[in-house]
Amino acid sequence: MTELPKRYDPKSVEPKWYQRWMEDRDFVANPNSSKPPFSIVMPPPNITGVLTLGHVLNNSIQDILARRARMQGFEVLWLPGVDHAGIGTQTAVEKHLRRTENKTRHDLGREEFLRRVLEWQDKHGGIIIEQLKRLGCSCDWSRERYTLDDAYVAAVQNVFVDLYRKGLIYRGRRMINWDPAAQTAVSDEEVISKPQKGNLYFVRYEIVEEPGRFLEVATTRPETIMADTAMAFHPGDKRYADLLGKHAWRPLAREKIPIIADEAIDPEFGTGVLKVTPAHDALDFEIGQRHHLPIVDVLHPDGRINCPAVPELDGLDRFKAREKAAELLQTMGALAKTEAYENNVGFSDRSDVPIEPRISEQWFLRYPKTKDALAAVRDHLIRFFPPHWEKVYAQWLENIRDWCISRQVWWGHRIPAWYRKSQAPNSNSQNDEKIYVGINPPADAENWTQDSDTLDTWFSSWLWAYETMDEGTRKKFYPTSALVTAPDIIFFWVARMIIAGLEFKPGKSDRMEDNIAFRDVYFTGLIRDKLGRKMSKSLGNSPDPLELIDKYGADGLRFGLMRIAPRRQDIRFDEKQIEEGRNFATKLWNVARLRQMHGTSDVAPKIDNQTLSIYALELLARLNETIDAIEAAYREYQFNTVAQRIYDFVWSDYCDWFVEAAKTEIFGSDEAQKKSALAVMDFVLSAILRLLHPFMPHITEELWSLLDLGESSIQFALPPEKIRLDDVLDLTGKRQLVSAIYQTIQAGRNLRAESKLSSNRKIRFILRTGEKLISSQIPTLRRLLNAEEVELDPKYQAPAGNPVAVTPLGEIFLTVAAADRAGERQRLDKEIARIEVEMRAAEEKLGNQSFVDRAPAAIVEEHRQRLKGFSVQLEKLKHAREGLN
RNA sequence: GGGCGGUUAGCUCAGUGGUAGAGCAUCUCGUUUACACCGAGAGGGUCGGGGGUUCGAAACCCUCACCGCCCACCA
Repeated sequence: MTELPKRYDPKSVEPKWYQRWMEDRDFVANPNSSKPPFSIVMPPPNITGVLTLGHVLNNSIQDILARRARMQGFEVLWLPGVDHAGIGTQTAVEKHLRRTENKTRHDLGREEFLRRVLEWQDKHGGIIIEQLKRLGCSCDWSRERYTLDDAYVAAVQNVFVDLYRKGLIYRGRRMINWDPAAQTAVSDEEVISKPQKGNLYFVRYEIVEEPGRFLEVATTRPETIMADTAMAFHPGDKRYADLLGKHAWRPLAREKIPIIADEAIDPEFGTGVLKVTPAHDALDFEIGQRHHLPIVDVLHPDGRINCPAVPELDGLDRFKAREKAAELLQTMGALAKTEAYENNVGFSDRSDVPIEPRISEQWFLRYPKTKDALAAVRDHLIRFFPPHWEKVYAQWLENIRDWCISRQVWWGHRIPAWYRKSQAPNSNSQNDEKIYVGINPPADAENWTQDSDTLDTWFSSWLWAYETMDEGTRKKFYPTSALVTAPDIIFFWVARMIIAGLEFKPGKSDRMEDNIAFRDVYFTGLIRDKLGRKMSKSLGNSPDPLELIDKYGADGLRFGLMRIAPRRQDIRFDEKQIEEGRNFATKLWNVARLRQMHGTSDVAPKIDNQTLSIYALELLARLNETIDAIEAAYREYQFNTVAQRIYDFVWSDYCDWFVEAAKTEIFGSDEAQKKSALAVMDFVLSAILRLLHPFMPHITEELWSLLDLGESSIQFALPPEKIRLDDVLDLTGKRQLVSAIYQTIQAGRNLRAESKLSSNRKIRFILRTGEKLISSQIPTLRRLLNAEEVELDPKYQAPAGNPVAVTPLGEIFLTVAAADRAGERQRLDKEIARIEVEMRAAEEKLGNQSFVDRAPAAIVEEHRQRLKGFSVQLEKLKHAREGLN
């Protein structure tokens, strides 16, 4: 046995153990094991990302599940990996290029640019993996995967080709969300609507057939007027009925446009007239389709106006052009008025610029298996924690629309489609003979051009649950046991992964439960700062987890975070909570030191129920309760409850009460008693370490090893089981006695403090009680009260002014010359008043016949007992009070 | 517009029908042979408002207010 250093030093202990675990290959999963499987796939962080608190929360939870399962005897696979993050990584490299070389990716060309991305990836990639190791994550690193691994790329392409052949992937010219900053299409899920302050412009369009008469329209986007190809009102709108079939003069790029009627127009909004701009608005596009309107596109891909017919606007940025267009309209007298207006505008999740609805030829996916995906969750083949996310999931699936999967980005999975060279890649034609889709290039490759686009990153991530595994691994570990992720990617990833599992899992069976990607999904909360703001780089309010690990240790960080791990949406982060985690580690360390100072621990301490002290029985009973509570909390993924229960048990039940009480025996001269107390300390400490190991892997392993509590690593020690106490004679009575003793101690300490006696002053207490069993407990009472003496005197006649408190054992007196009779009088009056209030409440309750008749008997009886107790206490206190007069 | 969460001590949050809790913060005392990253004690709450159900509501129902999130083609 090595002696424990005075202070726990996570900086040396944590890396030491992590290295050992890696060397021993403790995290490596064996698909041929006979143990039952437990598996988790890690949500892959971006390859060039750095660790955030969100990752810490997520991965700590996964590690807890993995480590607990290992202890329970499961063969555990926790499969880690990283994501190539198409748009994100490309944007970062482009930014870097612009800053350092003032070049765009087009200046370099595709090949050279991709080389630069690889360079960037080599430099910044994999940092996050090292950071996860510092957190203590027990992933099988030998299986680390990347969404651009050769095999993974092939799998993505296979799926694309397969879906194309099934007719579920198609190419089409449709309205999509265009990100003018990243210059790519994005999916509906990547558009975030935000309220935006702007203006509502009321523009007058002159009627061609009735010069001098105007049609007024309210618009937020006057810069798109040149793309208007009709004016529209609701068919039932009498105000404009006579204009149907006539024409209006478009004020910018002057042209005649038809006036039409369409159900989609809201007569209540603005003037009830809509300017129809099919090229730049989704609703207008639909109206245009219904009325066969031409489509006029007046925007460049980067968001500048493309309209030589109006030179004042041509080439201007869309927001500049908006102001300029309003000016132009003003000058020509076409602007009736301008109102300040706030509306919702779609922003790109990636670039944070307003999305431009745009017609574009893209690849789309019609989702397969949506009904099955819905059923899998509804019927709880897949369970969500907390369950209210089921509804969010269902709503998305019920309203699902085709997924735009092509991105005008170079970094990613290139679309395995080729176009015959005579065929312009972006033409309208959908003649299949001119498109070739396949894993390999067409035989006469020189006559074909490959599609220049790549696939949405999520189109590769949605295969993550099984394409990261080879066949043998899949056989053992798929479906995965649990998925831990943040709710903001429930659509991006979770839902799509469920669909992918149902549709393509290799070796799919007829039973849906074999194909689902995972059985349980635990959604974590979002970590916010103290003020409730989202953590963000721009706000600079996101603490660096590595700094927190340096300051508090990985275990401290993990435990602190898990204690506040939410069951609802948000967590407010406060470094104080991490500090508490660190303090808890220190507390644990110190109680272990205390134990170690009294000799070697026993690997299998013998607990003899018949000779245990009453304090030990109480502790063991509470350990049993704690184990039950923890089991129940794990079943519901309530990590905060697990952490809190362990915390309370260790700090309060074990350290503050049991260990302090047991010191009587530990420091005593009775060897048998001493041995018994130490055995209980060992037994419970061993249980504590095992309960805590999933949360605090390093310190528990260190103590396990230093105290020689087990033969091998704590990682594979069985979780503690409840100890049988049913053969203990009158356990309930003994526990009641302990409770009475503890209450008496608290009353005595209170007496001391209220009497303004300093904590360290040795004083005498007198206990007036009829309780026979108490005499043997006097040394313990003395220790816990820090008393010179605790005297037992069943017939004690208290002198006037003697401070007294009523306890379940009787009364406890402080034998000090009553320096302050007035203060004592005041104290007693307060106490008497309090009890009188409670007594009246109890009396009232019992006087209520309905209560007595209808409440459960046990509760009524409890009230009776309380009332009885109060009257006894009151009598004694009043007696004491009289002595002070 | 629809949906989902939330509102409990100064702060962060537990608590789903039976005497309102924890940690932090505050105040008092303390170098009591594990721990000042500690120990002991104390103060502090008409559980967002209003109605209802019930013998009994922080909890269940209705309603209102405010905060947050998600979804939605009112230009």
